[in-house]
Amino acid sequence: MVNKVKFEREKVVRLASQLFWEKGFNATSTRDLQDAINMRPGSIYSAFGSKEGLYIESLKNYTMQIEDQIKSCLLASPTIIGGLQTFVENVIIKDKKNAPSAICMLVKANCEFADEDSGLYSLSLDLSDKFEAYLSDLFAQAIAREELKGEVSPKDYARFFKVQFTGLRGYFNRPGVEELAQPMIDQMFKIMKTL
Amino acid sequence: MVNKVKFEREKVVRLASQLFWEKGFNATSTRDLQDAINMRPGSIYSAFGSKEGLYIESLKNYTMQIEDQIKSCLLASPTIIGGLQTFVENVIIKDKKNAPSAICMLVKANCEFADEDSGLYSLSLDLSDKFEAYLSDLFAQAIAREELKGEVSPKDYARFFKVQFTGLRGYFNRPGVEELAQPMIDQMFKIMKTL
DNA sequence: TTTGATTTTGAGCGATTGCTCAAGTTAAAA
DNA sequence: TTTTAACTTGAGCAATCGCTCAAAATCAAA
Repeated sequence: MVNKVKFEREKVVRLASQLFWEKGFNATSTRDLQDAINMRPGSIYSAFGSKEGLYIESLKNYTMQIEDQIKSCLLASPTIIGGLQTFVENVIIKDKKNAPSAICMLVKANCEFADEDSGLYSLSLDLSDKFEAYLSDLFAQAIAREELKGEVSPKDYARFFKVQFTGLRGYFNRPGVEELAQPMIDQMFKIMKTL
Repeated sequence: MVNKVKFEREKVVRLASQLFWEKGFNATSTRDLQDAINMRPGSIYSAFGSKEGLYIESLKNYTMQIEDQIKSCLLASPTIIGGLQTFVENVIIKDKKNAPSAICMLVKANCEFADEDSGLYSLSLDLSDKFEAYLSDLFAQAIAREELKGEVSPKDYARFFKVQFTGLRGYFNRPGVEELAQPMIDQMFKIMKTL
């Protein structure tokens, strides 16, 4: 090798991810991306192949970041369910002012790519499935630790969690309802424990 | 007046609404619209002013259609809550194969228009507020009829309904989980009655 | 230093975008 | 009829899109 790439791939992907998350795929132009990640077209296309290639890597990176965020909440909490509640509170309340959007980037992707034959649509389903499977594992552990009754399967808990979490994030994607977030999150977890 | 417009405005708006709902605002080109509504640019722009103008009318029309759909479910049901459940079942289960998207067009709009200064973003909030107010009225009636306990306010019920409904529609925007819809809707209404 | 494979740069291409407007068509009023 | 204001048409404009590629810059190895 006689020369190295100068940009830091991980950093660039995170910056692109922020922009794609905020504006969506279609509304983000390659010029917007050039400015955000400080790279010229030639470099972008040699590194990522296409705008779609960069988006794919951005969405995967986003999903990874979410799971990392959950993991760190779990480490800081004595219980699985407590860790998950902290995670939900962080996303919906604490991070709201800094995040590019209140709505999950995976949900935005699933909204935006209507064509079921589109690769980006399938990608959003794949990543969503993996996230659901990860949640299932967590709920299986929570049941094993007797934090939850075992009458409902881990998969059912995971589905319930996703529906609530997605619904809540959608609801709070607007100004002026901030004070409702905590009671509605409390309600969500209270209900979950009665399932 | 020496001549009349030849197209039927309501029919055209419904057709445009279908396309916008499916593909979103940005991914729908004016050429796509021309084909879908069978009008040429000059006519479209003289009738609606801009692509955005047609979208605004389409989104308002969509919201009106939803409320009409609820009203007809209420007429066919002896109870408010029963009518609402039929409505949810119709949207999530029965209409799914014909609808342009499983996800509410209002939610899609709220996802797509990230810029808080955008008129389309405000419009999606306004229409969403009006829908929530309409739901509040229905829940107030349901409480008055003693279908629900009055310990929770109509507004709280409306918020709960919106979060659940949005979350469920997002979850079922994918193939292969159809058989989960009915039990999850049953669960939603069962929980609502215990609030 | 020189070499030369690799990476970066940015002008600019062809395609598509939202939209305009002059010309053609229509039909109620005169 | 003829007139004429309203409506429809579609070629095509300016702007922007995703992307290419020849030239310049870079730096480890020789």
